[in-house]
Amino acid sequence: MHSPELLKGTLQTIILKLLEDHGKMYGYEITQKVKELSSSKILLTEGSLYPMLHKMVAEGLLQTEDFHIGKRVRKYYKLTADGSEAVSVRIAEFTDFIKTMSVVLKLHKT
Amino acid sequence: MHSPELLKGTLQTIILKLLEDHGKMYGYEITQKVKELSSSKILLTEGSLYPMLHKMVAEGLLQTEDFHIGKRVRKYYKLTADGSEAVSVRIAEFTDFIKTMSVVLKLHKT
DNA sequence: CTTTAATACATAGGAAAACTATGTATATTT
DNA sequence: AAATATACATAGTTTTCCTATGTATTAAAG
Repeated sequence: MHSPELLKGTLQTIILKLLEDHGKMYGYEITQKVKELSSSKILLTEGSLYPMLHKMVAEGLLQTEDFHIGKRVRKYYKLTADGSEAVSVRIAEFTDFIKTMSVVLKLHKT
Repeated sequence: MHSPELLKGTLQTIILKLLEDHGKMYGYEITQKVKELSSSKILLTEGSLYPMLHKMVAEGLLQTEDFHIGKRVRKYYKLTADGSEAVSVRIAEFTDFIKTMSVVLKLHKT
């Protein structure tokens, strides 16, 4: 990962967006999808992801469903109604933040 | 401020860029400039800014110069050679991060 | 003229987010 | 059979930024 500090505050947004696009996903699947989409620039560690998923369940943004695959339990996460609402809000916040930073840092449009 | 978490990891970049553009600035001036440039969306508190400035001095990115304005000491900050080099690196990191996030969040270009 | 607001620096203490390290266990590939 | 990939989880730490507080000067408002 380039600079991990920048990821702060965006992990929830990433998770919400992925679940909106894919319906339901399990933890390991999320780490792989993020790695794939980011060309290995964002490498979510399990130590970051699982605590965040648990937190988002506690906050009512996500709900879980357990599937038994052979002897292993796979825990799928999907958006709640609150989670669905949160997606667009978080993305709007992020794009707004980028706009503000572009002005402050005087970035020319790519 | 919209969502303070997003600011994490960008404060150093903001400070470096402002000092590159303005030569030298003092703490209070930085808070006001950031407020102005961001249309009051980024409100740096002194509790965030001063510890970060001190840290950046300790890291060798900034150096200080004291000016006596009446009875008050005003502490100006400016870039060191290392600080000057860091500016473009940090900005490149940030734009790269935006690109990555745009793919992950499937943002269309504004 | 005096009180309030703005200017200006600083630190202590705490919360949040993400990391490293570790642990457990199953499934697949070599 | 061993090594790697899959899959979940938590404890402890670091970093970053915040709130709250403190001190003090200068300018504006009443």
